[in-house]
Amino acid sequence: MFQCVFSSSVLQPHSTSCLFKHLFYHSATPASQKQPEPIYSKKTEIQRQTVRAHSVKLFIFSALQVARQLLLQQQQQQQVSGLKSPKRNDKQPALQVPVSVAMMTPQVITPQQMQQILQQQVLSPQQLQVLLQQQQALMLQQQQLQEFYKKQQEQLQLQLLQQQHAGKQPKEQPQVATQQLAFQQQLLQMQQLQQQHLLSLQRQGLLTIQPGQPALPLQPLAQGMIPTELQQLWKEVTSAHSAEETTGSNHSSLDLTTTCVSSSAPSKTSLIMNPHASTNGQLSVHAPKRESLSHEEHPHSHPLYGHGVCKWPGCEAVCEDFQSFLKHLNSEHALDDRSTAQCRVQMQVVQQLELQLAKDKERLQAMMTHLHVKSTEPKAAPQPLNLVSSVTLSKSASEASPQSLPHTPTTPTAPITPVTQGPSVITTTSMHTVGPIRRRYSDKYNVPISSDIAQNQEFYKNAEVRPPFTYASLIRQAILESPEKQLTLNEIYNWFTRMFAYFRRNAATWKNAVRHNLSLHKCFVRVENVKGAVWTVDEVEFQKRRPQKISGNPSLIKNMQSSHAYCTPLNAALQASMAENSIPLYTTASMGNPTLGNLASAIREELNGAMEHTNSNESDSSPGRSPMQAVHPVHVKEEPLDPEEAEGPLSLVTTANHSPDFDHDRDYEDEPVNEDME
DNA sequence: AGGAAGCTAAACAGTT
DNA sequence: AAACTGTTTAGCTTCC
Repeated sequence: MFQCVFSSSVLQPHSTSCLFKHLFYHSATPASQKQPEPIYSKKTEIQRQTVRAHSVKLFIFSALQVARQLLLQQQQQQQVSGLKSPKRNDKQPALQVPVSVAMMTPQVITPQQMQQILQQQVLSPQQLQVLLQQQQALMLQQQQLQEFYKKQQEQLQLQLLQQQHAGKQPKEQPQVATQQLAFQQQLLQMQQLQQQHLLSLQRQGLLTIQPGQPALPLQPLAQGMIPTELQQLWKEVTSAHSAEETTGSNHSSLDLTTTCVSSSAPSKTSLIMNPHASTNGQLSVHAPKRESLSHEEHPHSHPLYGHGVCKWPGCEAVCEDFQSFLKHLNSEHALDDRSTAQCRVQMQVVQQLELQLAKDKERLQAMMTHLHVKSTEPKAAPQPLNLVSSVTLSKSASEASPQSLPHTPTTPTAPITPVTQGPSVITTTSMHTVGPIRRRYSDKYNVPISSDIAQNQEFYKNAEVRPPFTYASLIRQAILESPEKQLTLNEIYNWFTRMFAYFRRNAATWKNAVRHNLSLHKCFVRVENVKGAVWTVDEVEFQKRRPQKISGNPSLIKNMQSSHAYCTPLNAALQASMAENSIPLYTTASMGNPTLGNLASAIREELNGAMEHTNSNESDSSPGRSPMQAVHPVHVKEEPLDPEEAEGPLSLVTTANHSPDFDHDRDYEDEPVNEDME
């Protein structure tokens, strides 16, 4: 594809990257300058890029102008201060200049940056040559500037010394200092110019569509960018629109279809059409498909149209109705340079998110692999957390949890735990196993259900995650939370639906279960009232229920105790990781969805429970098992442990990576949420 | 292996 | 009559 046509070089690099390294070597070599002929050729249509290349040149040129001016000024200053012009040819000036200068090392385009440019930009050989030459000139001038600055500093130090020794020349120092300050500012200015120049180059790369070129090379550019930068790019692209619009809208080179197809993944093609990936920061893999389907089924719903506003990234044009939106879409977002560029940016946004996801997946996998070193479950391939979207909702999926993770008998099932198996596993192996979830937290163990619920309130409210507590425990909690410690059945219902998104579905099922539990358990006492009847809790009866013992091993217990120490850092690390990668989906602040906190809390309570039971039972066990086999501590409560609340079984199970789409085996009647909020 | 616990489903009756 | 409330039974799974 690419071929270096350097006279002294025979190279057929397999990639632009390879080519660039080769190229850069030549450009940095004086001998390369004697080669005015095209040094880079590509079998694509080049002329169409002329306009963009021209703007690149403009940027470089302006940078050059500034550099020349700076040099001129410095020379003038030099003459004033009676200094010689720096002519010394230092090979590594940066190493010898003062730190302050070294930190401002001029940002000559690095090979990596140039590589990006080459990947994004199809420059004509002449343009490329000019660019390289200009780049070299820039480097040279910056070198001279640095050296001059160094000289000035030396001069200053000399003068200072002279002053100290002789106390003379009291007026010269301020002058030199002022000059230095100005020079530093100039350096900074130049640096900014170069950054601008680089940004421009990047943007040019974004705006350039290269037909026939695989989309893969886009990744290196996107890799280093954070979503905010990509968002910024959106704005820039949008603002650059007016300038580019004059170039016309029928460029055959901008073949979006080709580009998308060349990305080789149909899903990607659909993904780039999903504006939400960038607008809300969520990576929703299924969304585009669904949206496109819904679009077909419901002609008035469009992924790019919502709330009367065009949701085309960076547009936000108000469209009163769907028809006007369609008009707007066809007129403003037709297949032209801008739209194509925006599509590409969107594609990069998605790619970036995917990259981040993959990155964190890998990290998580490594962590879990590390923590499950001794796991006996071979197929427990750790999967990333996807709590909101993949948490189980059906009993069948919930049932899959015990099979998916090797959990000890000491670990009651908790549906809210890291997913250890992908949906495919669930669908194939667990989908058809019907049965209820066993082993939930129960307040008979004094599990701090209240603290868990309180701590993860937002999570439970927003994520359709089944709370890891028994119905009895939840009912008791609901009643105890009430001011009068009594609730009507309907109020209990309301509490369930209010507190847990999970109970906003399948009302017939869980309401029946609630009634069943109220009637079945002696701990729930029905009290006749004037208006009807209310339910109260008989704590004595509640505590009577058979306690379940933990049969952990000493090492397990020991590790569990010590695990409190690493719960916090681990959780912090995870959160930091997610924040670092700017994945709002996982950050509490952005979503109000303390997913991690929830996870962590459940886990921590498992730890608490395990510790408590261990301390009281002195259970026997065999050594050699890490708590992490069953426990995934992520979070530690900030408040000190309450012995009464610290009791409780572990729940370490994972559950539930299950999407609602798998709920086809049951016909739930989804009742609307009873919004009888208090 | 058997019992306890828990969940779901369902039938049924009484009340609103 | 329908919906709601409350009780009871049955079947199932998991854990001890």
